[in-house]
Amino acid sequence: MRIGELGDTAGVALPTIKYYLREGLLPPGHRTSRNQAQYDDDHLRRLRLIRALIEVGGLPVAKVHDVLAAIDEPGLPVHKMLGAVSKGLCTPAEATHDPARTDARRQVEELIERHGWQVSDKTAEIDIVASVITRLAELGHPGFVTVLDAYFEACQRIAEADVDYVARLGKLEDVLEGVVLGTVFGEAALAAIRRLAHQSTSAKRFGPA
Amino acid sequence: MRIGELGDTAGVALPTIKYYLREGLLPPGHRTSRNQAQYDDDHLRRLRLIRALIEVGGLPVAKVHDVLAAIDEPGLPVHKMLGAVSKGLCTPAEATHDPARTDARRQVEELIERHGWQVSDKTAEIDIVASVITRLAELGHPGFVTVLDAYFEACQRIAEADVDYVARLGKLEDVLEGVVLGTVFGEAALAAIRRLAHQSTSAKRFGPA
DNA sequence: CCATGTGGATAGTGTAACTATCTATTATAG
DNA sequence: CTATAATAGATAGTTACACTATCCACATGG
Repeated sequence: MRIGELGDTAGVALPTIKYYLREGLLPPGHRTSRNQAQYDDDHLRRLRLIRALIEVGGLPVAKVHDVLAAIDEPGLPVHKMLGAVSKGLCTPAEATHDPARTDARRQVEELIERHGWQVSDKTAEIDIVASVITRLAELGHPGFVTVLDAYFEACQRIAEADVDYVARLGKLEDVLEGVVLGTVFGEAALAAIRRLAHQSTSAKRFGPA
Repeated sequence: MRIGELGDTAGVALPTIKYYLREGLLPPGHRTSRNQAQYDDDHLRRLRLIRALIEVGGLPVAKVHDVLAAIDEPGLPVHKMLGAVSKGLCTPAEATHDPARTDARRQVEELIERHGWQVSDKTAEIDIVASVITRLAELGHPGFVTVLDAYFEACQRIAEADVDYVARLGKLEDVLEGVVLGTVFGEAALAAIRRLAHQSTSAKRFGPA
């Protein structure tokens, strides 16, 4: 198909597609002449993925680029790819050396150990959780850490379901895409479901007034 | 304290504070003369809250405004406030009437019912989950819904821990702030912990190579 | 008293994500 | 075979957002 049809099918404005091509999010079409190119179903699929990451996942274009690059890296083992995707999705917590943060980091590491998780100790996510703890302490909520135990427990189940799902996909390239989609869409879904659970739990606890 | 000290203490540039005052995120100080005002610990606390919502929660200023307005609403019962905060935090899914979406909505409602949750059926979060399902189906992942069961299960525990935490705070205004912080910071922490769990689970499952 | 700090108004900056326009082609419907 | 529409690529413009800077008249405090 030609670029116009691609845009119509995916519901994306033509100049936007050109923009994605310029930014390298979308691979160029197969040229048939100086000003003509053909786009196939892979382009359509990729374009839908891009839009989904931006609209549902709220990712900036630059991060979409990183994530797609990780998917496209040939011969990357799945767990490396997972790391690359995570890194692409992560907004690293601001680096700081204040003692409160160091302490918070240790608390997170202890939670990881207590749950028997195998996690590289230079994972950026540890710092994210640590910065959440620190910020909450600054705001007068030092007790929030106790809640995190439940989060770890819950995430254990969630991660197993997630990994089960992508493992079942079988074909490597589907698995790679599955990891990205599972990470990003799963996060969006999880946040929404958690809020539904809040609504329900507080409704039940504080009476049907 | 004066505005300069407020900025220094909170680590926020003075023009930024003026900007937040203009936008109504921060209430004005207590005027002592035409061009002087005093700021107290409440202002400092509020300013830290604003920065936290923006930096950790990634909220746009406009949403911070909505959320703060919900906190400040006097005499609002907690569950109403929770709804207002959720609405403030929510990026509503694009409205659409395609049949796939209607079907996805029904799937979500079935999940809600199966878990016995009490949720208003016009909650925006239902549409968010539905749009995630639809998007994933479009991208060739119609099976992802099966994973959501685990998400619901997990969120049940999480929400109980969350509600326990804020209920323990006791004082109303602390509870209100706790709801905001728990929602926003909890979401950030949860996403990070989930990714840690992914790392661990896939490391264990796919061998210590 | 006078350098420094302030409130309020207005204007400017930088980035991100498009969106529009232009030119030289090429495809294609009539 | 021609007139219309579509296309690739380059460049420039737009919009929204979150600050950031400058100005002024006035106030504070060493």
